[in-house]
Order: sequence, then structure tokens, then C-alpha cells
Amino acid sequence: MRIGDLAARSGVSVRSLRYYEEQGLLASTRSAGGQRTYDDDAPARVEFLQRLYAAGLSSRTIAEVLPCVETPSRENTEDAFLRLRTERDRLSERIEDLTRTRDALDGLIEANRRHASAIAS
Amino acid sequence: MRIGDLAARSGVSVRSLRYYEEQGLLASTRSAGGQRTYDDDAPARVEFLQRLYAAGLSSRTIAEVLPCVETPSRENTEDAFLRLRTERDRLSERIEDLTRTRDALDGLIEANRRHASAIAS
DNA sequence: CTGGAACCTGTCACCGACGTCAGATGCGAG
DNA sequence: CTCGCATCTGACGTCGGTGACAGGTTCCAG
Repeated sequence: MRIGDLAARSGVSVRSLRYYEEQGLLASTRSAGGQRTYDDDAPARVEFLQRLYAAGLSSRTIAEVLPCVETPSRENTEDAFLRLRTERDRLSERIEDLTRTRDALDGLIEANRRHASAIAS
Repeated sequence: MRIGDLAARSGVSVRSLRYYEEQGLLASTRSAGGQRTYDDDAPARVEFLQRLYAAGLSSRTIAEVLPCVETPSRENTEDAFLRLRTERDRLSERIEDLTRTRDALDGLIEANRRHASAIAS
């Protein structure tokens, strides 16, 4: 699979795919002419990367966490594993915070709705 | 309350407070010498702004939503109200997405833990 | 009254993921 | 073989919320 195909399948720009590789997040083999070739796992991988980015992780953080995901061996995995749990906890806090914010917005909406109906009556 | 006090109380930099004002998100009266003065509601207001920023809203979006929050009158509130609900829904989707991501991370952690214990045994 | 801390405006720098352009090269269909 | 699309590398631009600095003014404690 070439980079254009991967981009089309994963819904990510070609630029981003090159960037992911530059950051050490996505591997590719090169053809004789130097063009990138991806295996069938790539789209899922890219989707996962997108997920982590959306969760607020930076490229560097993702890179630190990935060895834990890819090669669940030992040693160089130990701190990556800790990182992974740390990021999970951070995400958890984030979710709670966002939920509180949503509740606050709900409160505003409710107050506004009541106010509007009070005017209407 | 002067800008330094507000910054200290709300845990936001002086720079950011001036920026919020520049974006029309935070009002201040000026002293004779031109220095900003804030009333007692300001810290809560700033905290709320921080919440919205953390929820991923841009300054412009916050500005579009605020009239709905501040002056729950009618007319110029109508579309602000729609905006507010739109943003609430967007936030809701975001929360769901992050929750899915957290579940994915939990899956990885669990898999890794099992793998580690398999090695240990 | 005075000195120094706090404040003012204005401007430039930064970060990080990505857009975009340029110029060169690879690749496959006809 | 050739034409044209896809891909390559490298570089610069962008956006938004802030940091940081400069040069000047205001405020308050002593």
C-alpha cells in the first residue's frame, strides 16, 4: 500500500503520515525508488494514532508510550507502561473535567430556557 | 481588585487577563490613571472562561456564546443560545470519544499486564 | 515627596500539528 | 518509450493562547 492509499483509507493527509513517520510513530518500508510502502496493519495504526492525538497526547508522549503497545516485552517497556497508565489517568481527569463543564453548560441552557419561557408568558 | 490580584486569585497570568479583555470576554473599569479594576465576580468569571477554553472552545466561540450567559434577554440571544447548545453537543461527542479512547488504553494496559504476568510465571 | 513595585501599551517569539509550495524523481498505463 | 500522476525532500506559513521584553506611567508605603 502506498502513501496515497493509506491516506485515503485512514482519512489522514499525506503530509500527516510523513510527519508521523518523522516522529517515529509510523514505520514504512521503502521501494527501490525510495517510495514508502505500508502493510495492511497501517490503517488501524494510523487510526489509533489519531485517537491518541485527539486525546491530547503529543507526538513525543505517544512515542514514549508506543513501545509498550508494540512490543509488550519487558525492560524498556517498564517505564513506557508507567507512562501509559499516567496518560490514562490524565485522560480520566480530563473526561471528568469536561463532564463538569458540560453540566455547567446544561445549567446555563436550562436557566436560559426558563428565562425565555418566563418572558413568553 | 487590580489585575495582579485577579491573576493571583484565579491562577491565570496577567497577560492572559489582558488577552481575555482584548477578545471581549472580560470587562474591567479603569481607574483615573488608566489601570484596570475588577469587581468581585471577576474570579468566577475567569474560572468559567478557563473552563470553556479547556473544553476546546476558541475565544471567538466563547464570545459568541457569552451574551447568552450574561444577558439572558431575547433577540440577540436567540442565535447565541443555539450556539450554546451546539457547543454543548460538540462537547458531549468529545466526551464520548475520549471515553472510547480511555477504554482502548485500558485494553492495552490489561493486555500488557497479562503479558507481563505470563512472562513472570 | 520619593522610590520601587505594579501596571500600561505594543510588539515579537513560541509551540505543535499540519498546509502548502517548489523542484526533482518514481511509477504504471497506453 | 512516454506522459502524467504520485511521491520524494526540504522549507516556510499558519493559528491561538501565552511568554517575554521594552519603554513609559501610576500607585502606595515610608
